[in-house]
Amino acid sequence: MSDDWSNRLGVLGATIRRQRQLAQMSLRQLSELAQVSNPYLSQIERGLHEPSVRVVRSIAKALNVSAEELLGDAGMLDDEAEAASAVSTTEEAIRSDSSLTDEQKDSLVSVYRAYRTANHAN
Amino acid sequence: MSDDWSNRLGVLGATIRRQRQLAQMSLRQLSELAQVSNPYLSQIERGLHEPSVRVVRSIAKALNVSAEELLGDAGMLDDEAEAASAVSTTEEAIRSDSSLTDEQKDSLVSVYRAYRTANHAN
DNA sequence: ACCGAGTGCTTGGTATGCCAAGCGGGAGAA
DNA sequence: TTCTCCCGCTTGGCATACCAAGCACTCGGT
Repeated sequence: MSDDWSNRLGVLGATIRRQRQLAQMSLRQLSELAQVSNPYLSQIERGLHEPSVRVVRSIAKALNVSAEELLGDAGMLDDEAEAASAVSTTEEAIRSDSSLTDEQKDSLVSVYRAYRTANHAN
Repeated sequence: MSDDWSNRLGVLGATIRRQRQLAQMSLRQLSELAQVSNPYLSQIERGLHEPSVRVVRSIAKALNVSAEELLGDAGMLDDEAEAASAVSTTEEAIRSDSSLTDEQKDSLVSVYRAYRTANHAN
């Protein structure tokens, strides 16, 4: 059985190919737009290579979707169950808050996590 | 100015290192937990290599954060200068976080506001 | 018929991700 | 002091990401 990761690679590739066809683009057109060689794009779409984040990002941009969507669809960002969505949501809000310094962010997040684990423990 | 991408690599590495130290882990401990060799983790933290998404994911898991957060922090997911507005987004996130008690929410928000006014007064 | 232009895929090479082994230094114990 | 253990970092090599060039096919046009 194909290991879990190959599956996700396949899904990622299929997603990209679907999006490309949805945008009525040829493989070569997209490859040029995304500044990726067409052979490599072909291999990515067939799931036989794992593209780097930079490449995924570039492809996503060319397809007018977010890299987060591509990777998320393929289940490459969130992990199984665990790690409730609430965690990243509020932590991310803190981290992307431009009105705080890095140290303050650390502090807030640290306290936040302490609360959570304390709650989870009782 | 150094290539835009190297910057993000640096941020990613710094973020990982910060999170690791926040979790009071040595580089070797994290490397074993994340199933990544310690030399490579070292290089990643110093921003001189771009890790694959599989590795980022693995590290994220070991740090109890989402891969989305790590990549997002480094600006590797979103493209346009999202700016995020963030103004009261953080408070909203805290208040709607089901994993916190009301008292904890009050406490966090209170600290958060203190930080903001302190910064604004500089 | 032959063509030219488009499609996706294969092939070889170079660059980079990633690891096992080893290095030098700092801190505590005998 | 030396011994031992842990720290982070460097090195050399194998595995994989990525590209330039070329292959095989289809479809309209002449």
